[in-house]
Amino acid sequence: MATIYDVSQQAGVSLATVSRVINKNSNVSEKTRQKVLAAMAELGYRPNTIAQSLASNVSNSVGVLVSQLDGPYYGPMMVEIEAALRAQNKHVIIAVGHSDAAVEQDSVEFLQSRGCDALILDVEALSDEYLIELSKGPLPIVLINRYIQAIEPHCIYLNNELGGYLATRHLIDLGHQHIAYISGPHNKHDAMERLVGHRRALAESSLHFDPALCIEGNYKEEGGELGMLALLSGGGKFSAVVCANDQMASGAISVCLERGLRIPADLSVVGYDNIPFAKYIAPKLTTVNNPFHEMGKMAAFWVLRHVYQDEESQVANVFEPELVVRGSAVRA
Amino acid sequence: MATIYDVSQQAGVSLATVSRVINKNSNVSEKTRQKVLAAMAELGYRPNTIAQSLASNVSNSVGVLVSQLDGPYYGPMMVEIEAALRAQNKHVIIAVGHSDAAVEQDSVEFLQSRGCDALILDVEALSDEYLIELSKGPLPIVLINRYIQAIEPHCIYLNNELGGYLATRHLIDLGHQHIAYISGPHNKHDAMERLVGHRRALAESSLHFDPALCIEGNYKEEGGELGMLALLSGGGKFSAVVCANDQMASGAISVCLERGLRIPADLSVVGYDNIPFAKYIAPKLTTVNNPFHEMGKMAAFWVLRHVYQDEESQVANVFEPELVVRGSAVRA
DNA sequence: CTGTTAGCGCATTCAT
DNA sequence: ATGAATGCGCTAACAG
Repeated sequence: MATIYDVSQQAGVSLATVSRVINKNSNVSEKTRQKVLAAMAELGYRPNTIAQSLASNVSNSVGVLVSQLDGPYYGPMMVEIEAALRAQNKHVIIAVGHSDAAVEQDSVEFLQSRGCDALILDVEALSDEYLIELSKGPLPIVLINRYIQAIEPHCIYLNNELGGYLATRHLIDLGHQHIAYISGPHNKHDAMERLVGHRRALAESSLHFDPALCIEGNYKEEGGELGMLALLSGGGKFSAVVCANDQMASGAISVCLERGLRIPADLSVVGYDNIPFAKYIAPKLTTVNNPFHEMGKMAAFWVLRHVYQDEESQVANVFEPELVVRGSAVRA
Repeated sequence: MATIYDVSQQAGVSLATVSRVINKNSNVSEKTRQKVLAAMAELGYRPNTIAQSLASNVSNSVGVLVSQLDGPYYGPMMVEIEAALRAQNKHVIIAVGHSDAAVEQDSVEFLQSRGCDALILDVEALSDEYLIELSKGPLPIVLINRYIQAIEPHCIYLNNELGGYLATRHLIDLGHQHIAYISGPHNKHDAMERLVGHRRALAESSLHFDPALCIEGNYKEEGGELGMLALLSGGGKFSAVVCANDQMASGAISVCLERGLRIPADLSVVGYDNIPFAKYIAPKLTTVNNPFHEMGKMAAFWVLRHVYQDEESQVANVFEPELVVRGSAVRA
């Protein structure tokens, strides 16, 4: 591979001049610029980005740490992140945290050691304190899907509480009085926020919150199955259930169907997230839209703006969920 | 960030010695090794991988180019790739090709310029010739989900033909005589291979292949919907349909349900891929298992073995699909 | 506008 | 077993 030195020899100029034409910025006479360009073309020169990084202390790569890569959420998010960053010639280095504090922290350090210029984090296990501390360090970070008041400008998040409210509110508007709830894991922030919204909707209509009708799930299909099973065998009376995400809703619906319960005739179901598959579940799922791709794009924009000084990139921090009415919930 | 120099000062040894303990190989007395280790811990030292790369001419990063990041396939694949590589301290740089030849080629060069030690490619639009040529270059590549005879050892792929055969064969075994087929895009290799398998099963049982019952889809839900609509309005008679992937099967089922067709009572459906959601579709989908995660892991192993000389990593190139019988196909 | 020089943090000879 | 010296390819002052 030809180096900058080879090019300088070929063009009969100095090392620095070649570097200048590579990095556009500085002033080089058009004539020597052409000489250098010609030499580069002739030698098939390609800058060694590793060397560039070491010398300039800018790696042009941003680390993205997500809790998982499979599942319906992170794909769309990553697509937007990759596209936005790639458009500005930035590399995306990924790491998976598996919602485990130790792994998440190791991932942060792993990414750090790679000399990332910034970190986009979608982490669940890392504590607020750790993240606040990290944000004070030299490496810029932006959090997706998490709200920490102390570092609010670094957060790109969804108003989960409102989403939870909207889901339950929709059911109440349809005349349901006894509404069950299958929540996400209690140790996940978004899960708790959604639940708070559910309770607010209930309270607002003077409906009693019955702990027996609130089951903790795991955000996966199995969690929805188990939750529905528990609800069904619990003996509590309910005409509708809101699931804290669509995957659990799908699991819940599948056990209902197996047991001969008709959806929505016998039981109304509302999901959360509006994953692509939601409209291919039978019945099509009424749910709350979660704009993950938008949030991914915003995280990338945040980095572009704050780290790479791209003034073009406008950043929005909070996203509002919206109800998506389809066929899984009907009038009581 | 502490450097190797800081550590050497702290430990009272030389730069070179610290480098030696980092790279395990060389002989260092256990005593000084401990001193160095202690100093590293105390300073929270992390090697600067950029500098390591420049000095050693090994970037410890692997480029992964996939056609898409959303959808049900690439997530599980990436998870395995990331896990296997990460376990050996290799970084994963991702790029998305969007099944577009120009984008795919640009991505390859993008990854190349970042100094990746190897490339894992899941590409559909790039020509065989280009890939064969690329494989002759200095940068090792491994292909996932594609078979090119000339560079077979570089390919990690599924026996798609067999999968197509198994799906149709299952239906034939159930007594179906008129079997429709919704294929993937004709320009995708795996789509055509699956179709070949379908026709082989038909031929083997002396069943006629009716072009009117074979619709080209796009591998997405909409493709399944459109395909089924075409089939239904085509007037052709069929008691079963195999869809070239589960997403299309889900779309196809959804239009059937809307039109009052019962699955599987009125129509048997078989999918392909066994995506996680397949068992939450109602009825649970009978399908052909596609071990994407295994293939991802193998691609990573290939790189570990051939690029990083990790003899531990055993590589398998071909994977065999298996029929997964659930509830969407029954006796004719 | 262009050339000289000194590192960036580390691996790797070559000595000792 | 350990240290000193050199260079990976490039950027970034600093001169001129």
